[in-house]
Amino acid sequence: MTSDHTHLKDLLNRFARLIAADGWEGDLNPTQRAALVYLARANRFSRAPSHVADYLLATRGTVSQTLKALHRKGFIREVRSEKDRRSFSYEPTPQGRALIAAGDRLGVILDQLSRDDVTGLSDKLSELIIELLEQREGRSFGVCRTCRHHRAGDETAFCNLLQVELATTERDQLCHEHQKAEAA
Amino acid sequence: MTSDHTHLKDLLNRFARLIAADGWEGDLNPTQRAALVYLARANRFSRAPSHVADYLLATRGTVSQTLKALHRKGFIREVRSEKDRRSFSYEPTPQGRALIAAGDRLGVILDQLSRDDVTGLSDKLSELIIELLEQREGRSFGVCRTCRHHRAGDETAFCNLLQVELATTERDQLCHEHQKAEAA
DNA sequence: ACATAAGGTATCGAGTCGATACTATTGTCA
DNA sequence: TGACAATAGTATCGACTCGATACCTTATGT
Repeated sequence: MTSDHTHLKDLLNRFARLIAADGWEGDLNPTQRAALVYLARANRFSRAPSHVADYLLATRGTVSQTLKALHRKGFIREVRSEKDRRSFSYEPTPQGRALIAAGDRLGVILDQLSRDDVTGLSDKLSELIIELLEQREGRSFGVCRTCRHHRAGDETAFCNLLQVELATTERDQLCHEHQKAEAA
Repeated sequence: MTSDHTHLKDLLNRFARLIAADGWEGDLNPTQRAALVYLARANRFSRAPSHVADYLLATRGTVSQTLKALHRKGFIREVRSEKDRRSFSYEPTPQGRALIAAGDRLGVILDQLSRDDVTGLSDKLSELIIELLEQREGRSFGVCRTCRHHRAGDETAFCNLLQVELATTERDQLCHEHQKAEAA
């Protein structure tokens, strides 16, 4: 017996299918749901179609279609960018947020896990994701709190890269410029 | 701070996307790949279209199409059942097995994990999957080795449910009749 | 000022998805 | 045995994803 990778691989693949199957809840498909969930978690610098594409590891073309579908269904709304007139940004409508909150099977189950299980699982999953992303040169999309460009005070938060002040709630949103801070 | 579910949920969803994106390697799409991988892991009682459907949590209709595509591309071959003439079974061809072995990004990465990480991750993922499956009344599809119908000797293996002798290699294949054994 | 890069969209063909309606075989039970 | 339900699989539909390609528009760099 060399190692139990086979079993873990079985689990990993089945789990991915399970998540995908759950994505059909409501009036959405898994991709639309993933995009909507992402938009609800991303900060104001990271809600353009190309950012969604980077996050979902899909092409801009596909994402463009997906966002149009979500828009047509009334789950997101479009905000044109002032600075760059090629670009714009999407954000979930109240209906969109309600839809996410509704069919959250995963959240219910995660509640049953112990705190240690949650952190353990998070840490190992993190490693896996980082490795996988490196292979395809994908972006990490972490929260500001763990980013090397983040400068945090007691009441203030500042992004050194974009040179902007951040609201404290923004520290826990996903950013497309995220780069993991060096170990402290 | 109530709990870090948000972070774990972010990771879980991103991970699912990563796996899906990896599924486009070669001449396959993620569903075809998942079906092919399953067929390579399933025992001789579990390779019919309806079993694949149960495993992938898809309808028989969809799976029917998927298997036809795999067959057309030469990655699986069809074996009619003797007993039940409505039914038949698919198994990967050498080309099919080669394709699976080729683009195995996940396997490479899993090699870098420590033994403890592998077992820890497996255990927690197992729990999650079991919970998710219970919610939708899905089948567990484990290996005979961990099944309550399994009776193992030194050189022999026997399935109490199907009343058949099993080759020892079959003890580590996935079965659609799998039911987790009670804690020893 | 002009080339080139970058952000988005339109369209194509292959394929998935659930839903529905269908055929063929097998199982049940009166 | 014969009626009839249950089961295994297929065909087809419309909405959608997917990568690929071609395209338009707006920034950016020299």
